[in-house]
Amino acid sequence: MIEIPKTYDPKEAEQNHYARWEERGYFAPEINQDPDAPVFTIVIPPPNVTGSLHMGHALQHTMMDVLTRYKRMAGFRTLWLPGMDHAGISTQLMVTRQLKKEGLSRHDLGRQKFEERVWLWKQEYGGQILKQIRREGASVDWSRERFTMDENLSRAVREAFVRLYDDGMIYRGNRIVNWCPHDQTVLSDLEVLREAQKGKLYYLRYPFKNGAGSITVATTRPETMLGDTAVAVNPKDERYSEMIGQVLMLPIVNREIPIVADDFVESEFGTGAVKVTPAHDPNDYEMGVRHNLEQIAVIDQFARMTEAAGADFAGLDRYKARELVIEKFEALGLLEQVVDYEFAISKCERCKTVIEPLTSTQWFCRMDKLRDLALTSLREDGKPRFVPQVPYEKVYSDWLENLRDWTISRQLWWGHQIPAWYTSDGEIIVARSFEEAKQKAGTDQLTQDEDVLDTWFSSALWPFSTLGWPEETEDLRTFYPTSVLITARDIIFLWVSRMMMTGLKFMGREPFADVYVTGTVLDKHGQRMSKTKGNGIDPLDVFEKYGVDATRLTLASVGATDTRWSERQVESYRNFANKIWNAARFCLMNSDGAESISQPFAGDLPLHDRWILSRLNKTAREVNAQLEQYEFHGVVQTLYHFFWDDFCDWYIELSKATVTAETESPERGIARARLISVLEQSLRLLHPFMPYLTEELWQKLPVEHAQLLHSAYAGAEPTIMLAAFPQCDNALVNDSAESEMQAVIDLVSRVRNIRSEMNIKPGERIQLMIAANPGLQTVFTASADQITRLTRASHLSIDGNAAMPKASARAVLSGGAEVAIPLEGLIDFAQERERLLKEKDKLQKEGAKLEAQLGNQDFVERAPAEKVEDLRARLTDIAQRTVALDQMLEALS
RNA sequence: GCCCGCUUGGCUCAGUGGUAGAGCACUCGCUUCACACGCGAGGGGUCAAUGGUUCGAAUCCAUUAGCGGGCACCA
Repeated sequence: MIEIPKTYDPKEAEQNHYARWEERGYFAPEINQDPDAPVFTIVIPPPNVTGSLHMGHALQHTMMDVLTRYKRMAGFRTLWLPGMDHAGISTQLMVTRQLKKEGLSRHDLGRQKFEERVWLWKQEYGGQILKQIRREGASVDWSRERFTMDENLSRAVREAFVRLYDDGMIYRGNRIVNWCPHDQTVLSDLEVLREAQKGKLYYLRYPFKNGAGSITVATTRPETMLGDTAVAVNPKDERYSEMIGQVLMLPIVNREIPIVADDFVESEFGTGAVKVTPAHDPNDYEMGVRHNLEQIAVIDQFARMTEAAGADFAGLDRYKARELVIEKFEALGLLEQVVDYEFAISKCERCKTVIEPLTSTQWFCRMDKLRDLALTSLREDGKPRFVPQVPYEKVYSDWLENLRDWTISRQLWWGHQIPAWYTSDGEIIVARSFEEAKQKAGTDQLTQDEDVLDTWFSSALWPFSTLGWPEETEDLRTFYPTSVLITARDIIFLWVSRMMMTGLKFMGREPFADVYVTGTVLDKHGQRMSKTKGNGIDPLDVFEKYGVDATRLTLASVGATDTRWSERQVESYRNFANKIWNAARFCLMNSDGAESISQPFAGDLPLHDRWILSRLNKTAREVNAQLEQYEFHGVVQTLYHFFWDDFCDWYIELSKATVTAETESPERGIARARLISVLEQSLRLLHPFMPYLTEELWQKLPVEHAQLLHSAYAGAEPTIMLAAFPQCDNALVNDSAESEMQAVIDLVSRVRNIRSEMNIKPGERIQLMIAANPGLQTVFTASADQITRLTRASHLSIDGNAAMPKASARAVLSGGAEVAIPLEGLIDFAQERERLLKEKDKLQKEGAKLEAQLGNQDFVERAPAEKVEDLRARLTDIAQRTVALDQMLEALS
């Protein structure tokens, strides 16, 4: 007899296993000895080196680990590759802040020293999240851990850059870009947030040069007028058609600017005339290009006015300049009106500073051809397959269709420095290394571009750079393309689409077959969790309070829909873990004699054994199917109900008498072995979700552990991680056993119901009389001992006729059986009549519904015959039960 | 502005054409030799509204309302 504590303590199991799993190499694909094993690969979405674990990570990691553990147990050569992203801006900010405390700026250190400093920071403070990933139980292969700034990955970045440049897909150019005045770098469109902002719309008058009146423009940013080089109107706007081509005198600066016609202008908005500032507005920039307008930069990289803005403005902050411009317009009598106005403003995703659109020379990636690769792959090969398909496939393809060039340079020091050099006469040399650049240029008088690449440029290569690309490594051949990408929806554009494009471009194949987009864990009010709101729940706290396994079940059942966080939910899964623990406790307490039974289910089996085997195998079938379809929520439900309802509530109870028999016997040993075998298989099914608990218990079971391993892991030190994932054995699926068992369950439930309704004390033994048709008689007779035990009967009779005593509580079962519990002296006839009438009423309502449906000619003719038959059978059953109830009622009167 | 999703018992959520489900909460009864993080028995929903398709709709279609999200160059 094996004794374990009454309550499951997750902490002990959590401490016991992870280090051992890792040390023994169970996470690495090399553990698989089968050369023909199918391959399953996931690359982790690399968390930022500055990051720490939040609920979103825990959610994704749980799902990735579930799939990885499942596939590993199913015999796949499995790789889940971990790593981190160098997170250019965040990390640089972090280190800059640290330097500031020492009274230093990065410029004090210089670029090289600064970079060294960042690496030191990474060593000391970075990668907290890696420890936390271990805590989650994630079975990632640490031997293949990668970092986007690793030399190999940096080489991949340079290679990709050079190839794209050579193909004309990367270029350097002067264009309008999003500039963050705080972070002092350019940003891509995706790193900019659009926020609604309450502000004002200013109506400004621009007089004609010839003094004949003025034209009024409306703007939210009056300070940019200092850089205006035109006013635009819609060519079809009759109000202005005669003014096109005329010249205005720009107030304050006294510059002559033309009125141009452009389709971009919406006649209905404002006055229908737009001031054009090509240097500071993306649309104006486009118009400027169309009309060959001068770009006058009046705002600098610190969001201050430049010399070009004029002596009164130079050096002023952009908002101060706005006030001054308005003052001057007012003084000139040119401010027509100011109205309240709500509009969208761009902010830096990271520091929330208002973005300043500036023209600047940057590196860009042309997206047209890459986009076509991705769209063709989706349309012709259906890759990637989005789960759920709606809405993500459309979101993804719509975005691709409207894709604009990607600004890839950043004015940072932390990141992959752009592999471009300039000769003294300004020629651009793009090369994989300085050596190669010198060769190409024929001189060593070269200066490398100061800028680094967008962090997402290296992330875009992640599925193959981590496997060794551009080298044709064994890993790359084996593990690319990966099987599935699990991610949150907010990086479908930033990351997923870009991986698709680079994967197709460089590898000629999609980087992943499927993309599973998880739901979001919201706070209890339905709000997104965020640091600024302070409404986040720390997964580590939840692990601490309820255990990792319970948390994982909670997160897995979130699936693909947004779900409000509910601690109650975790609590219920904690209870489930405890239930498993105690079921195992019972099995272990009654395990003597079981270990010698090698084939517990050989030979003829009693009903409850045939039943549980059928249930177990159907569950295995269901679980496998649901995992293949990423139906995480469904799998959790399937496992929960199989284990709790079928195994605990019924199988253990049905086995109890035999299993707990005081004297040793072959029957007892076999029953014990059967119980343990079902438990053991259940633990294997549960393992991907609850790795710690299942390993802890599995190791304790008196079974031949080594024989339970999947053949691909033969010879490994036994662990449930490498045990074969149960598959459905169709020979053990047994529908008649299930329906027979169901009859027993219904019988027991009805008797318990009567006991409860008639207020029969739990300890009180009853007499139980059953009248049934021959088929059910056989079933009940075979299970008589169990029925007696579960209904707490002292005496049980089963026969074919219904000579029941009048003073009894009675019930009619479906399928042709009646029960009676004689209650001489205890029964209140009126009350019993009431009870039976209620029952009859229920049956009649159901019967009426069926009759109505069957009375509908259209239904009978058009519905499938099977369905019609089914309804008829149910109606017949109801009719028979009604007759039986009538007889009982008659007997009572 | 455009696109999309959600609306199911008190709460959090499953279910996607054929008899409305779970967990928690609630009511009643239980120290029944695995488990009170438990056991047994119950109550509770016209599946947002309206219209349509269908023999049959919570499920498909349309419209409306409320909530949420994404995209967007009306200055």
